[in-house]
This record gives sequence, C-alpha cells and structure tokens, in this order.
Amino acid sequence: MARMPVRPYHHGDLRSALLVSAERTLLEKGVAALSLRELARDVGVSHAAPGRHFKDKQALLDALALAGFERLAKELHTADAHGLPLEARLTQLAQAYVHFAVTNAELLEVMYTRKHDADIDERLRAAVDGTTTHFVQIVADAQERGEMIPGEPWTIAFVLGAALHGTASFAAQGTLTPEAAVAGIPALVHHLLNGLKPRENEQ
Amino acid sequence: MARMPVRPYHHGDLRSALLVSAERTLLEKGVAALSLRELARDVGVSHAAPGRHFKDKQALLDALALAGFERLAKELHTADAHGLPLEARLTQLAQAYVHFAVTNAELLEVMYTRKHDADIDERLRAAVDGTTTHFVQIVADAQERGEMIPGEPWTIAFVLGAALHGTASFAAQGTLTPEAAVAGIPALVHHLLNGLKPRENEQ
DNA sequence: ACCTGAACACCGTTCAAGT
DNA sequence: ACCTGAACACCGTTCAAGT
Repeated sequence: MARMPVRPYHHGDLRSALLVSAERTLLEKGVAALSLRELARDVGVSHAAPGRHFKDKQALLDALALAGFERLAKELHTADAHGLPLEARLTQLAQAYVHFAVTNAELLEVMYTRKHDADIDERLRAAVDGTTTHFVQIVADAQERGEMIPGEPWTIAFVLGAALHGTASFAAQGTLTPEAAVAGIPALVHHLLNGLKPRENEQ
Repeated sequence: MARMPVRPYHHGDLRSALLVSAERTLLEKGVAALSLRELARDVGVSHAAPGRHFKDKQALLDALALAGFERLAKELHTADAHGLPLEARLTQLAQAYVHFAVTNAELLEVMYTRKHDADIDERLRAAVDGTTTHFVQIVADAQERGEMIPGEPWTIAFVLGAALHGTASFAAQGTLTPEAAVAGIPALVHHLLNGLKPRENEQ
C-alpha cells in the first residue's frame, strides 16, 4: 500500500519555495540570520539543494533584491493618483515609499547593497530605471503645466528622489519611528516644492 | 643573547590595533570580508584574543561605527564656513558629507546598520545628535536673519538632512558616480532653498 | 533534471590553561 | 590583566553518487 510520499524527491518548485522562506526569515529575523543551510532545513531539502537554483548566497540575495524592486515599483505605481494636484500626488507617492521602507526594512538593506552579480544587474537596473523614469515623467509633466520650474527633469527629480530615499533610509534604520516618518512626509513635500528660503520680497 | 622578542606576549594595544586593521579591511575588501579570525591573524595574535577586547563581532562593528560618526562630525565641523552666505555654506557642508560617503562607503554601511548594542548606543546617539544639532542650529540662525522660512527648525533641518543623506546613500551605493554626486550638490542645495515650484505669479 | 551525503575550508564564541 | 589552544556548533561551496 504505497502512500503518496510526504516529501517527494523532487521538490517541485524549490527555487520559489526558497525565496518565500528567505523573505520570511528576512522579515522576522533579519539579513544576518539568513543562512542557506537553515533555509534548506526550513524547506525540507538537503543543505546542498539550494546550490542547484542559486549559484551562491549572493545570487539568492540578488533575486530577493530584484523581487523587492519590482514590488516597490508596483506599489509606487498603485499609489500614483494621476488626477490629484501635484503636491498631494507627490505626498502620496512619498508615503507609499516610506511605508514600503518601514515594512520591509531588512529587504531594503538587501536591495541597497551594491554587491550584485553582473547577470542580475541588468534586470535590476531595469527595475530601478522604471521607477526613476516614473518620477522623471511626473516632473516633466508638471513642468509642462507650469507647476514646476524649468530645467533638466532628471535634476529636479533627483531632489525629490534624494529626499525621499533619505527619509526612507532614516525610517528603515530606526532613526525615525515609522509613525514619525510617515507623519513628516506632507511637510517634507511642501518644503521641497516651496523651498526653505522665504518666498516674498527678499533683497 | 636574548633579543627583544618580535612579538611580545602582550600586544600592548591590541584593541586599537584591531580597529585600525578592521578599518583597513573595510576600505579594501568590504564588510563582508571582515572576520575576527582574519583580523587576529593580520595583527598577529591568536583567534581568541579579540574576544578580550570586543565581546563579539557586533561590538567591534559598533566601535567602528562610533569612530565613523565621530570622524564625520569632525569633518562636517571643519567644512563649516560660518562666514559664507547660506547657500554656499550649505553646499560646502553637503559636499563634505558626500565626500565622506564616497570615500568611506563600506564604513557608512556599518554606521547605518541599526543593530547596535545598548551600551554603545548612548555614545552613538550622542555623536549623531551632535551633527543633528549642528544642522538645526544653522537653520535656527538662518531663520533669525530672515534667510529661512519660519517653523520648527528641526522640521526644516530634516528636509536638508534627508536630501543629503539620500544623496550620500546613492553615492555610497554606486547609483551615482562619486563625481556626479559631488557635481550635483550645488543644484541640489539651490533647489532645496528655492523650491521646485515656480517662484512668481502662480495661480 | 534534480537532489543527497560526505567532505573541505572556513567562521564566531567559549573556556580552561598558560604567562 | 592579557593571551593561547582546543573544542563546539555553526557556515558556504563543491562534487561524486543516487533517483
């Protein structure tokens, strides 16, 4: 009476099972606690099995980073309300980014580690470029409507990007509480748009 | 004929020798390549010797982070030319920060890792608070001279801090070349001060 | 094609013992 | 007070062999 084996010899989709388990570990215990051997144990395969799907540990981290960038891109896209006035629109985008940063702090660290394989680098660059282009496009459109100053859209977008990235990093790091980070966004965006120098009759 | 032993039993100042060697490794090979055992080998002591001076690897990283923050604070202080007009002054400070980031990219990563011991946390917080206060003070002074908009100095300083931190992170990560990062600073500061919205006769 | 088991060369950390 | 040497429990990676 042969029963279905609880765990067949072939896992079926070990690769994605490892990624899912890895992201869970990342969320619960952090990057430092991520080991291929433990991952293999969690998933119920031998410690050498992951080697079939990821040439080394960095390859797994690269895959996690890529998935992270793709998810971030999607969340930003979803958060982008085209109809809203510029300031409200940017505020919403910024909040989405910071929200991602605080709920995926450890993943963000993996994403921002500049040790990526040449192979994945291309796909990664594509994902990053996607969101970059998104921001640049928003700026270009705003410029066309006269809602932003003229000049290289990329240069303008960089100001927004840097400020957002900085805020997200502070939040992910714990320099700011998640609540404080999100709560500070509207003022941040307002100041970015209106400047820190007084607006009227200055010498 | 007893010679002076090349390496006496007591190292003399093993603690700082380890830190010096660690920072060298950080610069040349990155955090990932930093191992206590290799450090011990480099310095010429047994692999267990570091344990006398650092309770674990994290303690050594904490010490590196602390030293990093203190050095950054000093460099920012040196770069701060009080006499300069506001925009030039901020530009110079920003360039100093980004310069530190690109020449100490791996150290920056250690500094920004939010896994610090409670003991060192106090001293670390002091170092970070020092530079934070520095920036807040610059803002408060500028406000008094009417060169910055009114409002919580901390909130205003946060805009500058986030943008700078973001730029520094991009630079340290390699998203930007060091040259591009430094070259972009003047425009960044200008836009932060003047805002991204057109200045005159809007709606 | 995919996985296992053993093997290798590394880790960090601890602890009795040496100086 | 400071360091060593051995020991322990982990790693990542490789590779013949199994299914």
